[in-house]
Amino acid sequence: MPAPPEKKPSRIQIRNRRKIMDAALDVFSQHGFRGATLDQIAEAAGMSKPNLIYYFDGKEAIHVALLNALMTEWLDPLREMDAQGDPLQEILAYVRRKMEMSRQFPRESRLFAIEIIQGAPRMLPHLESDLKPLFDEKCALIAGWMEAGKLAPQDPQQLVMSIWALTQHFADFDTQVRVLVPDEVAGWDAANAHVETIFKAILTPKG
Amino acid sequence: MPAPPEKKPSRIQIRNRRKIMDAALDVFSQHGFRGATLDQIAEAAGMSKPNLIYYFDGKEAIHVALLNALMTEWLDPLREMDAQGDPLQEILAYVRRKMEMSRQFPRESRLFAIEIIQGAPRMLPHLESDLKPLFDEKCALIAGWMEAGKLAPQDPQQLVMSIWALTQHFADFDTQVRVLVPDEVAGWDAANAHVETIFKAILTPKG
DNA sequence: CGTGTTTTTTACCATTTGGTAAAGCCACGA
DNA sequence: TCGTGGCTTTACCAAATGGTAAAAAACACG
Repeated sequence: MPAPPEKKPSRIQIRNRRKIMDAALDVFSQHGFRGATLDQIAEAAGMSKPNLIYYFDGKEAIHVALLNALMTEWLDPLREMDAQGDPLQEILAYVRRKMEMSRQFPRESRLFAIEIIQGAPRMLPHLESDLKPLFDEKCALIAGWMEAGKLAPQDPQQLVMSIWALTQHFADFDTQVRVLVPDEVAGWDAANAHVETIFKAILTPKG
Repeated sequence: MPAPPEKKPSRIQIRNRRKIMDAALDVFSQHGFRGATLDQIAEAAGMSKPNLIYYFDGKEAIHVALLNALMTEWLDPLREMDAQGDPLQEILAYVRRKMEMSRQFPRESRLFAIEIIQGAPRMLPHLESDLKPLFDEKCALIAGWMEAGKLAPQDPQQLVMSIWALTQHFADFDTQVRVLVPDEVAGWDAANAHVETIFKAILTPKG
C-alpha cells in the first residue's frame, strides 16, 4: 500500500502536503466536495494527479484532513474567551477576532460554510465532539455573567450564533458584499464598526 | 431541435417543469451546481434523464431557471418595505418576513447561499441588475428615516446586510444549529426573539 | 560511486456524467 | 380507425473523473 509513511515525515512530505492542502482549500472552498476534481487540485498544487494520491489516500482523505485541521484552528478564538476577564470586553474581543479571521481566512470560512450548508456529511461527528462541548461551556460562562448582572440578560446560545452569523457573513458572502459596497476597505471598516455597535448595544447591562 | 415550445405551455409542461424545478432545487441546494447530477435530479423528479432535457436545454438551463425564479421572489420582502409606514415597524416587519422565509424556504436560501459563496458565477449579472438597485433604493429610504430622527443613525448598508446575515443563518446553517440547539421549536422561537431584540436595540432612536 | 528508498511521471482503466438519436407511447381529432 | 403531434423511454456515446500499476527519476547515504 503506497500510503504515506506513519513515522517521521520528510521535509518533502511536509512541503508537498502543505501545498496540496492549500490547493485543495482553494478548490474545495470554491466548488464544494462533489464539485471539486482531483485534476483541479493537482494543477493548483503544481503536481500530477497520482502524486496527490501518493500523499493522501484519495479525494475524501484530503477533504477530511482539511476539515480536521480547520476545526481546531477555527474554534481557537472562542476558546480564548476568558472567564477571568471583563465580560463585555471578552465578548467584544471575541467578535473582533472572528471578524479578523473572516478577513484573513475567507477560504477556510467558505469551506466550513459549504460543508455545513450541504448537511455536514463529513463533519457532523466533529460538530458533536468538538464544537458542541465548547459551545455549551461558553454559553454557561456567558449565562453566569448575565446572572451576575455584568451583561444584559438574553439567550446565550442565540447570542453566540448571532456572532457567528454576522462575522462569517462578510467572508462567505463576499461576492455579494462587493457588488453592493464596492469600496472594499471602507466596507470592511464599516462592517467592523457596525458589528461592534450591535453587540455593545445588546450586551451593555441597563444601569 | 427538441426545445420546449415557445408558445402556450400545456398543462403537462407546466406540471413537469414544476416537478423538475422542485427536484432540482432539492439537489442543487444540497450539492451545488457542479456537485449535482442530472441523474439525481431526474430521479427526484420521478422521470428519465432525457426527459429533463426535453423540458430544459440542459443542466445549466435548469440552474439558471431556478436562480431567475428565486431572485424575484427572494427580494419581495425587501420590496414591501414601505416609505409611508412607521420606520421601526417597517424594518422589524421586514426582519420577520425574512425569518419566516428562512423557515419556510430553507432550500431556496441554501441554493442562493451556495451560489454566492462559490462566487455567483451564474448570478453576478442578477446581483448587479436586480439586487443592487433595490438595495440602494432601500438604503436611501432608511438613511432618510435616520436623518429625520426616526431611527438611530448608522450605516444603512451595514444594517441591511446584518439583517440578511442573521436571518439567513438559521436556514443555511440549520445543520449546525440543530446540533447546538436540539429543540427545534424552542430554538426557532428563541431565534426570532433574539433577532428582533437586536434590531430593536440598535434602531430605536435615543430619546 | 553504488544501492536502496522515496518521489514523480506516464500510461492506463472503470465508472460516472451530460447529452443525443431514434423509436415507442398516448391522447385526441377527422 | 387511422394519423398526428406532443411526450417518454431505451440504448447509446464521448468526455471527464477517481484511482491504479509500474517504470523512471531523484535522493540519501555508506
